Amino acid sequence: MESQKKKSGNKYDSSSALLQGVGLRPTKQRLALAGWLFDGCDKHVTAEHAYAAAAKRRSSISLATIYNTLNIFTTAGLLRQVVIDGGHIYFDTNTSAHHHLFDEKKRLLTDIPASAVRLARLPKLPSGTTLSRVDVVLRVQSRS
Amino acid sequence: MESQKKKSGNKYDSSSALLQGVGLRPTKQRLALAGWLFDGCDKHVTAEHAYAAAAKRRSSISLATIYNTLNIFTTAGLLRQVVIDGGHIYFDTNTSAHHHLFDEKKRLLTDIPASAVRLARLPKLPSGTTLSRVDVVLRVQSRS
DNA sequence: GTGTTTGCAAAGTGTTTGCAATTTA
DNA sequence: TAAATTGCAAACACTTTGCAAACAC
Repeated sequence: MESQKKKSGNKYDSSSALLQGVGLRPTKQRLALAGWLFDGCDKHVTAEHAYAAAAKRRSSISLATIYNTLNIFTTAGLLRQVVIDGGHIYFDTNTSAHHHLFDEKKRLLTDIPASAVRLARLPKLPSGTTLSRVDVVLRVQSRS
Repeated sequence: MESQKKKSGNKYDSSSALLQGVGLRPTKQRLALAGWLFDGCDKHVTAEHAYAAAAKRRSSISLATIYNTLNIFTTAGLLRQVVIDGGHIYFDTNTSAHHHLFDEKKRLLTDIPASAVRLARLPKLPSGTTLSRVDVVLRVQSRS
């Protein structure tokens, strides 16, 4: 069994291309994380989630590297940070404009497409400022 | 019916009444904090802000008590927590429905009246959940 | 080879907690 | 007096950082 097929479009190749596309070296740890994060399903992950996922996939990555990598991916524009509560930083694999729904009981964060919310009126901004973005968070309580 | 018997209505008295109204003992530390927090101007404070403000007003309160008290006030409904970034918990003296504007450069949080934002459409919620609230945060960048 | 990345442990930040002393009702 | 509150320091959870070894180009 000599080699990985060089079939184009497999996850390994596309992660590698993704990383190189933003100027990051495709190291083993980054490829493992990217392969999991960018598998086509939008995710909201904390460092602990990513750490656990890496461990489960038998590619153990130190927690420090997880943090570093998530931050590097964010700076590179591959992830976006979502602040929901004080305790954790969530990283969202969906970097396009959209909103969030947060289940306060289950602590579960899900996406809301931008089109599902219409902001019909916004206040004028203080002078000297430009709008960076508008975050809408629907907080829900799930009945137990 | 009882009417306002004392016209004095000074800050100390009203803070005391405020605390007793929600079943909290009006201790020196709580009165000092409440007198500053509920002076009529809406505020967004962190524990450090409150600590510094207390020190400046010569009523030194330990940081642990500041944290405890802010949390107790929040539970009592006198304050509301606002999550803006991972690093700090902001407590808002305005507990009625409204939104926020956050200057990412100055790290300054200000209120937006609920009426200044119109949410013309919201998605339907997952079944088994009820809307607890909708938070809208306008993030702005101030030019330097 | 040379510069980058990793991983460990240590440090840092913001918040909470255990508990004796103090204060309130 | 009994119960609640305070303040210190220690504990805490999460995140970042310093640096030697490992790795990518």
